[in-house]
Amino acid sequence: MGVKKVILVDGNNLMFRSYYATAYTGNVMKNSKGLATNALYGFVGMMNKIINEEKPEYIMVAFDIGKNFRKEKYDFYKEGRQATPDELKMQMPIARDILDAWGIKYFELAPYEADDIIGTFAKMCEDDPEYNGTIISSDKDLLQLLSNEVDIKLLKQKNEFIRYNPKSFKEDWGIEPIRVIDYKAIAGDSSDNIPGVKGIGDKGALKLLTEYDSLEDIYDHIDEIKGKTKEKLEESKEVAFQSKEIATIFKEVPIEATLDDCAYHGPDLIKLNKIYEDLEFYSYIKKNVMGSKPVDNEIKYINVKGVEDLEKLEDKISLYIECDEENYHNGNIIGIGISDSKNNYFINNTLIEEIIPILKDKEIATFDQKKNYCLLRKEGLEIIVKDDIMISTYLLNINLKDDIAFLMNNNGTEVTFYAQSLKEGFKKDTIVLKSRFIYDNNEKYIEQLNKEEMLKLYREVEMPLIEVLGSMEYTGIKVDKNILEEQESELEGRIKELEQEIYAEAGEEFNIASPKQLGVILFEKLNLPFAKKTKTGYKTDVSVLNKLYNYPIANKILEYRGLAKIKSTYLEGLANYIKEDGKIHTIYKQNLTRTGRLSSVEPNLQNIPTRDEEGKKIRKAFLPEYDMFLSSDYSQMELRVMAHISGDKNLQQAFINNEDIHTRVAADINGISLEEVTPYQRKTAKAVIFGIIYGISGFGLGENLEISPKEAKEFIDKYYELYPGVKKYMDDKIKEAYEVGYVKTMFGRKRVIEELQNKNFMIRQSGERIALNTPIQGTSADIMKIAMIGIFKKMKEYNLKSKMLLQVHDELIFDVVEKEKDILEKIVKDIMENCVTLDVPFKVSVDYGANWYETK
DNA sequence: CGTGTCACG
DNA sequence: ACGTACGTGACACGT
Repeated sequence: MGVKKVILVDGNNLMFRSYYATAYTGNVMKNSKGLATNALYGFVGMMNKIINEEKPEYIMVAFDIGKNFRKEKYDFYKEGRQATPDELKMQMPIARDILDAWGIKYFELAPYEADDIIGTFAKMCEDDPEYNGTIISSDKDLLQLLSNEVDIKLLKQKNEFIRYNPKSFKEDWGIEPIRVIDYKAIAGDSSDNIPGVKGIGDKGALKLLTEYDSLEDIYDHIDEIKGKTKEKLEESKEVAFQSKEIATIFKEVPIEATLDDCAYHGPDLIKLNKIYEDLEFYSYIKKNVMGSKPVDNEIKYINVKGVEDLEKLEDKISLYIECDEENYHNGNIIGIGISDSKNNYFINNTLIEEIIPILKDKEIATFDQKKNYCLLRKEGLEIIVKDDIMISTYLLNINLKDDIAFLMNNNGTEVTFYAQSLKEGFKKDTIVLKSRFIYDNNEKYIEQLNKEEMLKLYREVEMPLIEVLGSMEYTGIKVDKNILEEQESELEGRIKELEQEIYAEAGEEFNIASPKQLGVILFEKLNLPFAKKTKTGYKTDVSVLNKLYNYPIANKILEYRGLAKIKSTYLEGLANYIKEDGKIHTIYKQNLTRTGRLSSVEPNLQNIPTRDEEGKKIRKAFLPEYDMFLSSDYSQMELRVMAHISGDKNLQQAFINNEDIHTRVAADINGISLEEVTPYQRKTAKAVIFGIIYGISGFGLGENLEISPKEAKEFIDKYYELYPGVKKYMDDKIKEAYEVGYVKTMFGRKRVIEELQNKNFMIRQSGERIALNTPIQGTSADIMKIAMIGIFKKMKEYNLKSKMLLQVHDELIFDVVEKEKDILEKIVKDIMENCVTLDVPFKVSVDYGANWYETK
């Protein structure tokens, strides 16, 4: 045959799609000149994909432009649709430039839409036996163009798509492709404001079209149709035919081009990369120029051979240490970049011992001092730094990464990303460039902190915390591999047993860990009730399985899941992180969360099981190096913080009276005495309280408590009535957040909430919850950090050998030397309870154990 | 590499 | 009609 394939791309559709795919979050990607680039980024990605997957010899792209003949004729068409945002409009001409550089033909012609241009080319394919076409779009309207010569790749969410030809379309939809027009005429289309027949939707339209041929056919046989459907059809007859006219793609656009003109010969790479550079699409540049990578800016530096080369080094310097592993606990120093106002220096790892001591009295700015601390301590060295721009930029809401390359590239200094250096080798230039950047920008960040009133938080909390966390990480926690293995072999028997029992119930073997396979077994093969769909299949999570408690298979799956989780994530997972010293060294990310909490990775030691007995046993493998563990935790920390911040006197009084807060609230809500509160009432009250902290809705609480949303709402209202200060706080906080665009913690930590500016109601609502929760969660995090710094300092003063090991948000774990037990407990409890004074007291409970399981 | 699930505060 | 509580990280699956 030798048929030539033409790719017909709906350019408008791709641009809109990429724009809205990210714009709804309110955080549109921009280059350093402030130009929005998100639509283009997605568009280029998609075009790359098309070129790679379809390997087209012929390709064209269609756009909308100027007046629109449908709109001219029918006012209602696309009425009420939001005007194209300027941010998107500005990207449109650049898409054309990119296609030019790519050597891809594009077409646009008023008053036609991209659909009509595609339709015209599709018709050319039908008329010319030499060509076949493939349409690429997510617009279902285009399905009407399917023919023996033209198929379509209908884009779905993310990277998914469905390829339809007339046959597969008919199998799926039950109608001929051309009937998409009649379908639209009846069902309408809310996004284009095509009215259709009022009262008949998707399902109804398809049903009618399986019985009748077309819209015309339906009205010809209108007397055969019964009841409401007939009435609705009769009422909307005129609109239905207008809708049909609008939905029909026009295939005779007077385009003066042939299919042959769409031949694709590949891009002008120099031109294309120039555009990508302007847009700062570095990842695409790499993909297009074979074998080359972003060139780091040229930089001059002195390659230090000995101390004498550093004679002229000024007192104020910046310093960057490069490590040869992503996880610095496993890595070693490659080299150090140092800059002062005039010069840059590179110091090889062989010279570190000689050079580090002479930096003692320098005023140093760096990036990721915690990493430096750990890397240097391994060599028996240390540096004292004044500033860490990883931390300052975190507080300023401009950086959540621990690779400085993100910050640099976002600020117009092109530099290789760490992950890439890891693959391709580290270059001295790159390392020095980083120290240069730190020197050149540190002061600016400090000024900004000052302006935003976060300098105190930075100087007195975040900076001092670095050493505390570094020390905790470096010390590590001992974990007994044998205990983990023993527990694993105990579990294995039961897991195998459950596996077999589940297979027996299911009547076949399948992968229980695959939600997809499991969903099919439960809801198709066994036909169990309560099936709920996700995007890709059935939901099979706890809440669904719990509803199926009458079916043994569901209970077995629940047990299996629990055990499998313990085995893979914890027993096996943790064992992989035990180093030669018999310890696990986690990394606390200090610049990740938007609330000010820490996060723990590789491994995460902040989510070791504790709620279920079976999982909690894992904690038996965590052992002290000295004599015992001490755990100390704040009781109801966030709630106390809320009581303080909101100023609600009733809530505060309950804490001042040292009452069990959940029981108190349960008693008040139900109008009974403390003694009369049942466990269930207390549990409900607890859920309501948590819900309030999170900014809950009646629906959410209802789901959580498995009661009706209405009942849940009554609980919430009752709570607000009892604690009017809380209600007022929430209303005021939301109002304020809308006004200024951010919220702050008691200690000045600021979180900008872009969500509040979003046009999407759901996202704005989420922004409101963030505004309520962040000051509470964040203030608690601040207080914990302050306590940790205080305790660490006191322990140093007292020269204690005992060590602070872990932080789990409101809890600290210490490795305790027997004879230091009393003094340490006193220090810990005192500082945690008193480092910050609020209108309510803090209560800290402490406990001891020979392993982590035994504490608490 | 995204999705679903589940571990923690 | 929609979708539904804040903040995290890791694992297995499947494309």
